[in-house]
Amino acid sequence: MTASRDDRRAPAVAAAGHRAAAAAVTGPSLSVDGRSLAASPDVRAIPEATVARLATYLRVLTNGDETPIGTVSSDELALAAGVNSATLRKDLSFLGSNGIRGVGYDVATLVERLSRTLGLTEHRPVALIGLGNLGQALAGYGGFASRGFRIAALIDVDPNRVGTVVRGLRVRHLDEFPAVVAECRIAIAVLAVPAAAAQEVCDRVVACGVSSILNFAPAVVSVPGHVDVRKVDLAAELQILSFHEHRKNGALASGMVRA
Amino acid sequence: MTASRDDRRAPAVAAAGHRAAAAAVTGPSLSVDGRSLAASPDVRAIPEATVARLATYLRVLTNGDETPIGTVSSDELALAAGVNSATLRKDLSFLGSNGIRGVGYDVATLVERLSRTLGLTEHRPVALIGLGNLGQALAGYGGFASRGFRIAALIDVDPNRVGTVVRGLRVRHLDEFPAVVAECRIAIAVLAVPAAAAQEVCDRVVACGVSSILNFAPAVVSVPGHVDVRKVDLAAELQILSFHEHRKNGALASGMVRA
DNA sequence: TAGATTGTTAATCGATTAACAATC
DNA sequence: TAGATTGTTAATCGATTAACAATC
Repeated sequence: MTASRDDRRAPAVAAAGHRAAAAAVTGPSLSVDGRSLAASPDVRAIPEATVARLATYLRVLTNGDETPIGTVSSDELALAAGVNSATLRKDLSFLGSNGIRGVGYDVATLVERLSRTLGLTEHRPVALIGLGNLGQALAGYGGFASRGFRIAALIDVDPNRVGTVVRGLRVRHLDEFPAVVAECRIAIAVLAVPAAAAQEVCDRVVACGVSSILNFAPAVVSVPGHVDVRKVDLAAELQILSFHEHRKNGALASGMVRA
Repeated sequence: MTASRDDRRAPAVAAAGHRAAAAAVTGPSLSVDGRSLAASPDVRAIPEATVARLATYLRVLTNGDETPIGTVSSDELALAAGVNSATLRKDLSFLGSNGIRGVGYDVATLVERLSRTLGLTEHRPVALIGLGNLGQALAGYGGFASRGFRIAALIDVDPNRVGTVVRGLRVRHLDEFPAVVAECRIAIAVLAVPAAAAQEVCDRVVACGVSSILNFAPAVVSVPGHVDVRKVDLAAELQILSFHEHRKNGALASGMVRA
């Protein structure tokens, strides 16, 4: 029961990197690429829980077949997003907010504002690393392109996979990753590799300059402080549901059915 | 911008169902299946954040090739799990805890305790609904079996898929789901269907008695209060990373490189 | 104006963690 | 005993939400 430790690294606890980074960034409002400040709201002070919901609001506003015109009230949008309407209004207020009292929010403006805040004004190139079972599915997942991402590179180390073409992209070896990052301007990588390989692959990916990682491997990975890691642990999700099933059944068995 | 509403249903906000249910369950400690109370700790008061971490602790303790014998200190396990050691000790104390001061936790006892708390003492049968791109991958995902779950049924509605055999299981039609739930004793379903179908499929699944759902469809689903829904939104995960990338680059551009 | 809805305040709640007494 | 480590307390922090003044 030991784990290698390295002073340059911090365990990738959810959002730990964000907090540290957020605390380090201070000063006046930003001007990015010369864009007007009105359209580029100050992005520093947004809570982590709010950021996650912004993605939901954007999805709800753009998913529907309904034309994205007209206005929406906080009650309507909150209901559709499954959150409290006060939470929604507070979330949007972090964007500098542009609702109109008595009327609601202009949908087109809101979509633009949300997209810009989430950094989705152009499609972000993403590298997918590991083309096993799950990786192959992610390579073909249609839900990325419509929401701001382009899978720009496929990477593996298995000689049986490297060189094959998956979904129109040639699978390249991890050894080529430094070149791939430069070519495709990769900043985000999706890790779908075996748990045992996760830390090593992660190290190599970070060494190439990638600073955001979505990790599907059921393993804790350590990364330097400037790197963000988000983790999706599918079995853990089921275990959490299992816990609640267990609790429901336990309460049932002792109090309501038997005994 | 409207959403259908139903008095029997509540929006499936994360853990909303849990809180309501937890408040409803009161009374003395439980006795389940006649097992001793010492081995079946009171499971009611465990915070949601703790439950999620219990799954991580269990994975860290059982994943390694290291023999699961001996003891582990809170510092060691916390480091391996990427959490603060005080958090870990507090989490374990909710299980009635059995650490030994000056020594640590007996690994075998802890694994047993965690498994039992999460309801994983026997493999839970899970139904996988939707065998598109992602569903096929989940059907073959090796990470479920080793962590307490068995994919016991595959369901779809596409005539081209129904009747085919995937990973040794015959794909059955959603119309057969009531029978499948009874046969396989399904309590947990994984939804990997298109967003547009999510609510309807969810309704039918809940009507068959399933009370826990892991939803991969990028859609908010409404369920009755006794049903737990957890959501995995892959594109949203990337959007959250994108937000932080955007912020990092913005700060870099204005303060450190240009200007 | 009257009705509607935002943006914000303040109270509450839940989660995190440093510190340390208890105790092996 | 001395050293080590747990279990718990209490302070802090972040997130949620009811309520309502502001204002369209």
